[in-house]
Amino acid sequence: MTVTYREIKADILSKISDGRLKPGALLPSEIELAESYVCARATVNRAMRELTEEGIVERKRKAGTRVRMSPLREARFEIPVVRKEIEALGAAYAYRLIAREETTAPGWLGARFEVAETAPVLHLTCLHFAGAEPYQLEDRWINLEALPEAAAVDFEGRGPNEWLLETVPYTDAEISFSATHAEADMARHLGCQPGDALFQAERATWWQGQAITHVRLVFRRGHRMTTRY
Amino acid sequence: MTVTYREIKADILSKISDGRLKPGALLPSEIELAESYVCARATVNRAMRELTEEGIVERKRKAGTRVRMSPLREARFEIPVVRKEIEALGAAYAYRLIAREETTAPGWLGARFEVAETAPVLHLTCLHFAGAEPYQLEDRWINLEALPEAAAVDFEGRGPNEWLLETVPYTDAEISFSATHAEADMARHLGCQPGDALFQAERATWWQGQAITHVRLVFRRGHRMTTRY
DNA sequence: GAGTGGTCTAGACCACGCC
DNA sequence: GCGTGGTCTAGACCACTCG
Repeated sequence: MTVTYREIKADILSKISDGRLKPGALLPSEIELAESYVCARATVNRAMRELTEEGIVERKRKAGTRVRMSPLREARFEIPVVRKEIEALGAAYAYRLIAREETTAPGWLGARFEVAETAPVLHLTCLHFAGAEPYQLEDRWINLEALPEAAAVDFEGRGPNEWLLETVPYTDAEISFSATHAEADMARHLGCQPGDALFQAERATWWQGQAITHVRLVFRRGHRMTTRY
Repeated sequence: MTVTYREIKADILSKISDGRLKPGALLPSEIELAESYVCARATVNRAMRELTEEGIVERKRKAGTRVRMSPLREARFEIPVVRKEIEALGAAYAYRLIAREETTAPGWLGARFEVAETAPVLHLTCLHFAGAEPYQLEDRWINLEALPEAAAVDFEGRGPNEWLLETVPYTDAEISFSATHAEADMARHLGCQPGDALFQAERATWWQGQAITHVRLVFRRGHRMTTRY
Protein backbone atom coordinates (compact mmCIF):
# COMPACT_ATOMS: atom_id res chain seq x y z
CA MET A 1 0.00 0.00 0.00
CA THR A 2 1.81 3.04 -1.24
CA VAL A 3 0.86 6.67 -0.74
CA THR A 4 -0.73 8.24 -3.80
CA TYR A 5 -0.67 11.87 -4.79
CA ARG A 6 -4.44 11.91 -4.33
CA GLU A 7 -4.12 10.81 -0.73
CA ILE A 8 -1.58 13.55 -0.10
CA LYS A 9 -3.90 16.14 -1.64
CA ALA A 10 -6.81 14.87 0.42
CA ASP A 11 -4.72 14.96 3.57
CA ILE A 12 -3.58 18.53 3.00
CA LEU A 13 -7.11 19.61 2.15
CA SER A 14 -8.51 18.03 5.29
CA LYS A 15 -5.86 19.76 7.35
CA ILE A 16 -6.92 23.05 5.85
CA SER A 17 -10.57 22.25 6.35
CA ASP A 18 -10.32 21.47 10.03
CA GLY A 19 -7.93 24.28 10.85
CA ARG A 20 -4.72 22.33 11.39
CA LEU A 21 -3.39 24.40 8.50
CA LYS A 22 -4.48 28.01 8.56
CA PRO A 23 -4.47 30.47 5.68
CA GLY A 24 -0.94 31.77 5.24
CA ALA A 25 0.64 28.78 6.97
CA LEU A 26 3.95 27.54 5.60
CA LEU A 27 4.03 23.88 4.65
CA PRO A 28 7.11 21.68 5.02
CA SER A 29 9.37 21.44 1.97
CA GLU A 30 8.79 18.74 -0.62
CA ILE A 31 11.70 16.75 0.74
CA GLU A 32 10.33 16.80 4.28
CA LEU A 33 6.84 15.93 3.06
CA ALA A 34 8.21 13.04 1.05
CA GLU A 35 9.89 11.74 4.18
CA SER A 36 6.81 12.09 6.34
CA TYR A 37 4.49 10.51 3.76
CA VAL A 38 7.18 7.94 2.95
CA CYS A 39 7.06 8.46 -0.79
CA ALA A 40 9.08 9.92 -3.64
CA ARG A 41 9.41 13.66 -3.97
CA ALA A 42 7.80 13.50 -7.41
CA THR A 43 4.63 12.22 -5.77
CA VAL A 44 4.55 15.10 -3.32
CA ASN A 45 5.35 17.45 -6.18
CA ARG A 46 2.39 16.31 -8.20
CA ALA A 47 0.03 16.69 -5.25
CA MET A 48 1.32 20.19 -4.55
CA ARG A 49 1.27 21.18 -8.20
CA GLU A 50 -2.40 20.29 -8.46
CA LEU A 51 -3.21 22.15 -5.26
CA THR A 52 -1.46 25.14 -6.80
CA GLU A 53 -3.48 24.89 -10.00
CA GLU A 54 -6.64 24.68 -7.93
CA GLY A 55 -5.70 27.87 -6.13
CA ILE A 56 -5.42 26.24 -2.70
CA VAL A 57 -1.73 26.90 -2.06
CA GLU A 58 0.88 29.29 -3.37
CA ARG A 59 4.42 28.23 -4.12
CA LYS A 60 7.60 30.19 -4.50
CA ARG A 61 11.08 28.89 -4.98
CA LYS A 62 13.13 29.31 -1.89
CA ALA A 63 10.18 30.78 0.00
CA GLY A 64 8.31 27.48 0.08
CA THR A 65 4.64 26.56 -0.06
CA ARG A 66 1.92 28.44 1.76
CA VAL A 67 -1.80 28.01 2.16
CA ARG A 68 -3.40 30.85 0.23
CA MET A 69 -4.72 33.67 2.36
CA SER A 70 -8.03 33.58 0.58
CA PRO A 71 -8.24 30.61 -1.67
CA LEU A 72 -8.21 32.28 -5.06
CA ARG A 73 -10.63 30.26 -7.01
CA GLU A 74 -12.02 30.84 -10.38
CA ALA A 75 -15.47 29.91 -11.46
CA ARG A 76 -15.59 27.82 -14.57
CA PHE A 77 -18.44 27.67 -16.98
CA GLU A 78 -18.85 25.13 -19.63
CA ILE A 79 -20.16 26.67 -22.78
CA PRO A 80 -22.59 24.02 -23.92
CA VAL A 81 -24.36 23.74 -27.20
CA VAL A 82 -27.85 25.06 -26.66
CA ARG A 83 -29.39 21.74 -27.68
CA LYS A 84 -27.59 19.93 -24.87
CA GLU A 85 -28.37 22.69 -22.42
CA ILE A 86 -32.07 22.27 -23.15
CA GLU A 87 -31.97 18.50 -23.13
CA ALA A 88 -30.20 18.63 -19.77
CA LEU A 89 -33.25 20.50 -18.48
CA GLY A 90 -35.32 17.49 -19.46
CA ALA A 91 -37.12 19.38 -22.22
CA ALA A 92 -37.41 18.55 -25.90
CA TYR A 93 -35.25 20.69 -28.14
CA ALA A 94 -36.67 22.43 -31.16
CA TYR A 95 -35.16 24.92 -33.57
CA ARG A 96 -36.48 27.47 -36.03
CA LEU A 97 -34.72 29.68 -38.53
CA ILE A 98 -36.28 33.12 -38.50
CA ALA A 99 -34.24 35.09 -40.98
CA ARG A 100 -31.30 34.63 -43.27
CA GLU A 101 -29.49 37.29 -45.28
CA GLU A 102 -26.22 37.73 -47.10
CA THR A 103 -24.94 41.23 -46.58
CA THR A 104 -21.87 43.21 -45.60
CA ALA A 105 -20.55 43.66 -42.10
CA PRO A 106 -22.18 46.50 -40.20
CA GLY A 107 -19.88 48.98 -38.55
CA TRP A 108 -20.06 47.65 -35.00
CA LEU A 109 -19.27 44.18 -36.22
CA GLY A 110 -16.33 45.36 -38.27
CA ALA A 111 -14.92 47.10 -35.23
CA ARG A 112 -15.27 44.11 -32.93
CA PHE A 113 -14.06 41.74 -35.55
CA GLU A 114 -11.36 43.59 -37.40
CA VAL A 115 -12.91 42.86 -40.76
CA ALA A 116 -13.58 45.47 -43.44
CA GLU A 117 -17.06 46.92 -43.59
CA THR A 118 -17.32 45.67 -47.14
CA ALA A 119 -16.68 42.08 -46.04
CA PRO A 120 -19.43 39.67 -47.06
CA VAL A 121 -21.22 38.13 -44.11
CA LEU A 122 -24.08 35.77 -43.55
CA HIS A 123 -26.59 37.06 -41.03
CA LEU A 124 -28.89 34.54 -39.37
CA THR A 125 -31.60 34.87 -36.76
CA CYS A 126 -32.75 31.69 -35.05
CA LEU A 127 -34.86 30.63 -32.13
CA HIS A 128 -34.24 27.67 -29.84
CA PHE A 129 -37.10 26.10 -27.92
CA ALA A 130 -37.29 24.11 -24.71
CA GLY A 131 -40.44 22.10 -25.32
CA ALA A 132 -42.98 24.60 -26.59
CA GLU A 133 -41.37 27.56 -24.83
CA PRO A 134 -38.86 29.81 -26.54
CA TYR A 135 -35.54 29.53 -24.74
CA GLN A 136 -32.92 31.48 -26.61
CA LEU A 137 -32.78 33.91 -29.50
CA GLU A 138 -29.65 33.65 -31.61
CA ASP A 139 -28.36 36.51 -33.72
CA ARG A 140 -25.44 35.15 -35.71
CA TRP A 141 -22.93 36.67 -38.13
CA ILE A 142 -20.61 34.45 -40.14
CA ASN A 143 -17.61 35.86 -42.01
CA LEU A 144 -18.00 34.54 -45.57
CA GLU A 145 -14.44 35.46 -46.45
CA ALA A 146 -13.22 32.95 -43.89
CA LEU A 147 -16.03 30.48 -44.45
CA PRO A 148 -17.45 30.75 -47.98
CA GLU A 149 -19.02 27.29 -47.74
CA ALA A 150 -21.49 28.63 -45.17
CA ALA A 151 -23.29 30.43 -48.02
CA ALA A 152 -24.30 27.06 -49.47
CA VAL A 153 -25.84 25.72 -46.25
CA ASP A 154 -29.51 26.21 -45.53
CA PHE A 155 -29.83 26.45 -41.79
CA GLU A 156 -33.43 25.32 -41.84
CA GLY A 157 -33.14 22.00 -40.08
CA ARG A 158 -30.18 22.56 -37.82
CA GLY A 159 -28.77 25.61 -36.12
CA PRO A 160 -25.56 27.30 -37.22
CA ASN A 161 -23.88 26.62 -33.89
CA GLU A 162 -23.91 22.88 -34.42
CA TRP A 163 -22.82 23.23 -38.03
CA LEU A 164 -19.96 25.51 -37.03
CA LEU A 165 -18.80 23.21 -34.26
CA GLU A 166 -18.47 20.34 -36.69
CA THR A 167 -16.99 22.37 -39.46
CA VAL A 168 -14.47 24.83 -38.12
CA PRO A 169 -12.16 24.83 -35.17
CA TYR A 170 -11.08 28.07 -33.59
CA THR A 171 -7.96 29.26 -31.91
CA ASP A 172 -9.33 32.18 -29.91
CA ALA A 173 -12.67 33.03 -28.46
CA GLU A 174 -14.03 35.88 -26.45
CA ILE A 175 -17.25 35.69 -24.53
CA SER A 176 -19.05 38.31 -22.53
CA PHE A 177 -22.19 38.41 -20.45
CA SER A 178 -24.44 41.33 -19.81
CA ALA A 179 -28.04 42.43 -19.42
CA THR A 180 -30.20 43.92 -22.16
CA HIS A 181 -33.71 45.18 -22.73
CA ALA A 182 -36.12 43.20 -24.83
CA GLU A 183 -36.76 45.05 -28.04
CA ALA A 184 -40.16 44.67 -29.67
CA ASP A 185 -39.40 41.80 -32.03
CA MET A 186 -37.18 40.14 -29.48
CA ALA A 187 -40.03 40.23 -26.96
CA ARG A 188 -42.36 38.75 -29.54
CA HIS A 189 -40.05 35.83 -30.27
CA LEU A 190 -39.18 35.15 -26.65
CA GLY A 191 -42.71 35.60 -25.38
CA CYS A 192 -41.98 38.39 -22.92
CA GLN A 193 -42.80 42.08 -22.59
CA PRO A 194 -40.85 44.76 -24.47
CA GLY A 195 -38.42 46.33 -22.02
CA ASP A 196 -38.00 43.18 -19.92
CA ALA A 197 -34.50 42.68 -18.56
CA LEU A 198 -32.87 39.74 -20.32
CA PHE A 199 -29.58 37.97 -19.82
CA GLN A 200 -27.40 37.80 -22.89
CA ALA A 201 -24.11 36.28 -23.98
CA GLU A 202 -21.98 37.47 -26.87
CA ARG A 203 -19.27 35.31 -28.34
CA ALA A 204 -16.73 35.92 -31.06
CA THR A 205 -14.29 33.34 -32.38
CA TRP A 206 -11.16 33.56 -34.51
CA TRP A 207 -9.00 31.11 -36.37
CA GLN A 208 -5.39 32.24 -36.29
CA GLY A 209 -6.32 35.89 -36.34
CA GLN A 210 -9.10 35.60 -38.89
CA ALA A 211 -12.61 36.37 -37.69
CA ILE A 212 -15.00 33.45 -38.08
CA THR A 213 -18.24 34.20 -36.36
CA HIS A 214 -19.94 36.48 -33.90
CA VAL A 215 -23.09 35.55 -32.05
CA ARG A 216 -25.41 37.24 -29.62
CA LEU A 217 -27.51 34.89 -27.55
CA VAL A 218 -30.44 36.40 -25.69
CA PHE A 219 -32.05 34.14 -23.13
CA ARG A 220 -35.66 33.96 -22.06
CA ARG A 221 -36.74 36.05 -19.12
CA GLY A 222 -35.44 34.90 -15.76
CA HIS A 223 -32.55 32.88 -17.11
CA ARG A 224 -29.68 32.28 -14.69
CA MET A 225 -26.23 30.95 -15.38
CA THR A 226 -25.04 29.10 -12.32
CA THR A 227 -22.00 27.20 -11.20
CA ARG A 228 -20.55 25.80 -8.00
CA TYR A 229 -16.90 26.04 -7.27
CA MET B 1 19.25 20.58 -24.97
CA THR B 2 16.56 18.29 -23.77
CA VAL B 3 12.93 18.18 -24.85
CA THR B 4 10.57 19.67 -22.31
CA TYR B 5 6.92 18.81 -21.78
CA ARG B 6 6.09 22.36 -22.85
CA GLU B 7 7.80 21.87 -26.19
CA ILE B 8 5.89 18.66 -26.73
CA LYS B 9 2.61 20.42 -25.94
CA ALA B 10 3.47 23.28 -28.26
CA ASP B 11 4.38 20.85 -31.03
CA ILE B 12 1.13 18.92 -30.73
CA LEU B 13 -0.87 22.14 -30.60
CA SER B 14 0.81 23.49 -33.70
CA LYS B 15 0.11 20.24 -35.52
CA ILE B 16 -3.55 20.63 -34.62
CA SER B 17 -3.55 24.29 -35.59
CA ASP B 18 -2.16 23.76 -39.07
CA GLY B 19 -4.15 20.66 -39.84
CA ARG B 20 -1.44 18.01 -39.60
CA LEU B 21 -3.57 16.56 -36.81
CA LYS B 22 -7.30 16.69 -37.49
CA PRO B 23 -10.11 16.41 -34.97
CA GLY B 24 -10.59 12.74 -34.15
CA ALA B 25 -7.08 11.77 -35.20
CA LEU B 26 -5.32 9.08 -33.20
CA LEU B 27 -1.95 10.05 -31.77
CA PRO B 28 0.95 7.63 -31.35
CA SER B 29 1.23 5.91 -27.99
CA GLU B 30 3.27 7.47 -25.21
CA ILE B 31 6.08 5.00 -25.82
CA GLU B 32 6.26 5.88 -29.50
CA LEU B 33 6.09 9.59 -28.77
CA ALA B 34 8.86 9.27 -26.20
CA GLU B 35 11.01 7.60 -28.85
CA SER B 36 10.31 10.19 -31.50
CA TYR B 37 10.83 13.15 -29.16
CA VAL B 38 13.81 11.34 -27.59
CA CYS B 39 12.68 11.79 -24.02
CA ALA B 40 11.28 9.83 -21.09
CA ARG B 41 7.75 8.58 -21.18
CA ALA B 42 6.95 10.61 -18.06
CA THR B 43 7.70 13.77 -20.02
CA VAL B 44 5.31 12.79 -22.79
CA ASN B 45 2.80 11.78 -20.17
CA ARG B 46 2.86 15.16 -18.51
CA ALA B 47 2.40 16.95 -21.83
CA MET B 48 -0.52 14.74 -22.75
CA ARG B 49 -2.07 14.99 -19.31
CA GLU B 50 -2.11 18.77 -19.53
CA LEU B 51 -3.58 18.67 -23.03
CA THR B 52 -6.28 16.43 -21.61
CA GLU B 53 -7.03 18.84 -18.78
CA GLU B 54 -7.23 21.66 -21.26
CA GLY B 55 -9.78 19.75 -23.28
CA ILE B 56 -7.61 19.44 -26.38
CA VAL B 57 -7.27 15.65 -26.50
CA GLU B 58 -9.16 12.70 -25.09
CA ARG B 59 -7.44 9.66 -23.67
CA LYS B 60 -8.61 6.13 -23.03
CA ARG B 61 -6.58 3.20 -21.87
CA LYS B 62 -5.98 0.73 -24.62
CA ALA B 63 -7.82 2.94 -27.09
CA GLY B 64 -5.12 5.59 -27.09
CA THR B 65 -5.13 9.36 -27.40
CA ARG B 66 -7.30 11.28 -29.85
CA VAL B 67 -7.69 14.91 -30.79
CA ARG B 68 -11.09 16.00 -29.51
CA MET B 69 -13.74 16.35 -32.18
CA SER B 70 -14.67 19.79 -30.97
CA PRO B 71 -12.26 21.06 -28.40
CA LEU B 72 -14.35 21.15 -25.24
CA ARG B 73 -13.33 24.33 -23.59
CA GLU B 74 -14.62 26.06 -20.60
CA ALA B 75 -14.54 29.73 -19.92
CA ARG B 76 -13.02 30.73 -16.63
CA PHE B 77 -13.80 33.80 -14.65
CA GLU B 78 -11.82 35.09 -11.80
CA ILE B 79 -14.07 36.41 -9.12
CA PRO B 80 -12.14 39.46 -8.03
CA VAL B 81 -12.72 41.66 -5.06
CA VAL B 82 -14.62 44.69 -6.30
CA ARG B 83 -11.86 47.05 -5.11
CA LYS B 84 -9.33 45.35 -7.36
CA GLU B 85 -11.80 45.19 -10.22
CA ILE B 86 -12.24 48.95 -10.03
CA GLU B 87 -8.57 49.70 -9.57
CA ALA B 88 -7.83 47.55 -12.61
CA LEU B 89 -10.07 49.92 -14.57
CA GLY B 90 -7.72 52.72 -13.56
CA ALA B 91 -10.31 54.37 -11.35
CA ALA B 92 -10.14 55.30 -7.70
CA TYR B 93 -12.10 53.01 -5.42
CA ALA B 94 -14.52 54.38 -2.88
CA TYR B 95 -16.99 52.65 -0.60
CA ARG B 96 -20.09 53.67 1.31
CA LEU B 97 -22.26 51.79 3.76
CA ILE B 98 -25.90 52.54 3.07
CA ALA B 99 -27.76 50.42 5.59
CA ARG B 100 -27.06 47.97 8.35
CA GLU B 101 -29.57 45.88 10.27
CA GLU B 102 -29.61 42.84 12.52
CA THR B 103 -32.66 40.77 11.77
CA THR B 104 -33.79 37.23 11.04
CA ALA B 105 -33.44 35.40 7.75
CA PRO B 106 -36.24 36.12 5.29
CA GLY B 107 -37.94 33.14 3.72
CA TRP B 108 -36.15 33.16 0.38
CA LEU B 109 -32.81 33.33 2.11
CA GLY B 110 -33.66 30.48 4.44
CA ALA B 111 -34.62 28.33 1.47
CA ARG B 112 -31.44 29.03 -0.47
CA PHE B 113 -29.30 28.71 2.55
CA GLU B 114 -30.82 25.93 4.58
CA VAL B 115 -30.91 28.04 7.71
CA ALA B 116 -33.97 28.45 9.91
CA GLU B 117 -36.11 31.52 9.36
CA THR B 118 -35.49 32.48 12.94
CA ALA B 119 -31.73 32.51 12.41
CA PRO B 120 -30.12 35.85 13.26
CA VAL B 121 -28.54 37.55 10.28
CA LEU B 122 -26.75 40.77 9.58
CA HIS B 123 -28.12 42.59 6.57
CA LEU B 124 -25.90 45.17 4.88
CA THR B 125 -26.39 47.39 1.88
CA CYS B 126 -23.28 49.00 0.41
CA LEU B 127 -22.25 50.93 -2.65
CA HIS B 128 -18.91 50.69 -4.44
CA PHE B 129 -17.68 53.59 -6.57
CA ALA B 130 -15.31 53.81 -9.51
CA GLY B 131 -14.09 57.37 -9.16
CA ALA B 132 -17.21 59.43 -8.58
CA GLU B 133 -19.47 57.00 -10.43
CA PRO B 134 -21.42 54.30 -8.64
CA TYR B 135 -20.20 50.92 -9.86
CA GLN B 136 -21.84 48.18 -7.87
CA LEU B 137 -24.59 47.86 -5.30
CA GLU B 138 -24.03 45.14 -2.72
CA ASP B 139 -26.86 43.51 -0.81
CA ARG B 140 -25.23 41.24 1.75
CA TRP B 141 -26.56 38.79 4.32
CA ILE B 142 -24.24 37.28 6.92
CA ASN B 143 -25.29 34.31 9.04
CA LEU B 144 -24.63 35.41 12.62
CA GLU B 145 -24.93 31.86 13.91
CA ALA B 146 -21.87 30.94 11.90
CA LEU B 147 -20.12 34.28 12.34
CA PRO B 148 -21.21 36.01 15.54
CA GLU B 149 -18.14 38.26 15.47
CA ALA B 150 -19.56 40.04 12.42
CA ALA B 151 -22.08 41.74 14.72
CA ALA B 152 -19.25 43.63 16.39
CA VAL B 153 -17.78 45.01 13.16
CA ASP B 154 -18.87 48.38 11.85
CA PHE B 155 -18.64 48.18 8.10
CA GLU B 156 -18.29 51.91 7.71
CA GLY B 157 -14.76 52.14 6.43
CA ARG B 158 -14.37 48.89 4.61
CA GLY B 159 -16.75 46.61 2.79
CA PRO B 160 -17.90 43.28 4.15
CA ASN B 161 -16.40 41.40 1.21
CA GLU B 162 -12.88 42.32 2.20
CA TRP B 163 -13.55 41.63 5.86
CA LEU B 164 -15.03 38.24 5.04
CA LEU B 165 -12.17 37.28 2.76
CA GLU B 166 -9.68 37.88 5.53
CA THR B 167 -11.75 36.34 8.25
CA VAL B 168 -13.40 33.21 7.01
CA PRO B 169 -12.52 30.59 4.47
CA TYR B 170 -15.20 28.63 2.70
CA THR B 171 -15.47 25.15 1.37
CA ASP B 172 -18.27 25.58 -1.14
CA ALA B 173 -19.55 28.44 -3.17
CA GLU B 174 -22.28 28.89 -5.70
CA ILE B 175 -22.44 31.81 -8.06
CA SER B 176 -25.04 32.73 -10.60
CA PHE B 177 -25.44 35.51 -13.12
CA SER B 178 -28.62 36.96 -14.45
CA ALA B 179 -30.37 40.15 -15.48
CA THR B 180 -32.65 42.24 -13.32
CA HIS B 181 -34.66 45.42 -13.42
CA ALA B 182 -33.56 48.47 -11.49
CA GLU B 183 -35.97 49.06 -8.65
CA ALA B 184 -36.54 52.62 -7.53
CA ASP B 185 -33.95 52.82 -4.74
CA MET B 186 -31.50 50.74 -6.72
CA ALA B 187 -31.80 53.16 -9.63
CA ARG B 188 -31.23 56.06 -7.29
CA HIS B 189 -28.05 54.56 -5.87
CA LEU B 190 -26.67 53.43 -9.20
CA GLY B 191 -27.63 56.58 -11.04
CA CYS B 192 -29.83 54.96 -13.66
CA GLN B 193 -33.49 54.89 -14.56
CA PRO B 194 -35.98 52.66 -12.74
CA GLY B 195 -36.62 49.66 -14.97
CA ASP B 196 -33.20 49.69 -16.58
CA ALA B 197 -31.78 46.24 -17.34
CA LEU B 198 -28.88 45.53 -15.01
CA PHE B 199 -26.42 42.68 -14.79
CA GLN B 200 -26.27 40.98 -11.43
CA ALA B 201 -24.31 38.25 -9.69
CA GLU B 202 -25.46 36.29 -6.67
CA ARG B 203 -23.04 34.33 -4.57
CA ALA B 204 -23.54 32.07 -1.59
CA THR B 205 -20.75 30.43 0.38
CA TRP B 206 -20.66 27.62 2.92
CA TRP B 207 -18.14 26.30 5.37
CA GLN B 208 -18.51 22.55 5.68
CA GLY B 209 -22.23 22.67 5.14
CA GLN B 210 -22.89 25.74 7.28
CA ALA B 211 -24.13 28.81 5.49
CA ILE B 212 -21.84 31.81 5.86
CA THR B 213 -22.97 34.57 3.59
CA HIS B 214 -25.16 35.41 0.65
CA VAL B 215 -24.61 38.43 -1.54
CA ARG B 216 -26.36 40.00 -4.47
CA LEU B 217 -24.17 42.30 -6.54
CA VAL B 218 -25.97 44.57 -8.97
CA PHE B 219 -23.72 46.33 -11.46
CA ARG B 220 -24.11 49.73 -13.03
CA ARG B 221 -25.91 49.96 -16.31
CA GLY B 222 -24.05 48.54 -19.29
CA HIS B 223 -21.68 46.36 -17.28
CA ARG B 224 -20.16 43.42 -19.15
CA MET B 225 -18.28 40.46 -17.79
CA THR B 226 -15.79 39.35 -20.39
CA THR B 227 -13.18 36.67 -20.80
CA ARG B 228 -11.05 35.16 -23.53
CA TYR B 229 -10.46 31.46 -23.76
C1' DG C 1 -4.46 -11.50 -23.45
C1' DA C 2 -2.24 -7.58 -24.69
C1' DG C 3 -1.74 -2.70 -25.34
C1' DT C 4 -2.61 1.67 -23.53
C1' DG C 5 -2.48 5.21 -20.18
C1' DG C 6 -1.92 6.10 -14.82
C1' DT C 7 1.12 6.30 -11.30
C1' DC C 8 5.20 5.72 -8.30
C1' DT C 9 10.33 5.56 -7.44
C1' DA C 10 15.09 7.12 -6.78
C1' DG C 11 18.02 9.93 -8.51
C1' DA C 12 19.67 14.04 -10.87
C1' DC C 13 20.31 18.83 -12.59
C1' DC C 14 18.65 23.40 -12.90
C1' DA C 15 16.45 28.18 -12.09
C1' DC C 16 14.79 31.26 -9.18
C1' DG C 17 14.90 34.30 -5.21
C1' DC C 18 16.26 35.31 -0.56
C1' DC C 19 20.14 36.51 2.36
C1' DG D 1 25.58 30.89 -1.42
C1' DC D 2 22.04 27.87 -0.83
C1' DG D 3 17.35 26.14 -0.11
C1' DT D 4 13.21 25.74 -2.56
C1' DG D 5 10.40 24.21 -6.20
C1' DG D 6 10.51 22.77 -11.44
C1' DT D 7 11.61 19.37 -14.41
C1' DC D 8 13.63 15.25 -16.60
C1' DT D 9 15.17 10.27 -16.59
C1' DA D 10 14.91 5.21 -16.66
C1' DG D 11 12.64 1.88 -14.90
C1' DA D 12 8.73 -0.47 -12.82
C1' DC D 13 4.03 -2.09 -11.68
C1' DC D 14 -0.78 -1.57 -12.16
C1' DA D 15 -5.68 -0.78 -14.03
C1' DC D 16 -8.53 -0.40 -17.48
C1' DT D 17 -10.56 -1.86 -21.72
C1' DC D 18 -10.67 -3.56 -26.28
C1' DG D 19 -10.75 -7.49 -29.16
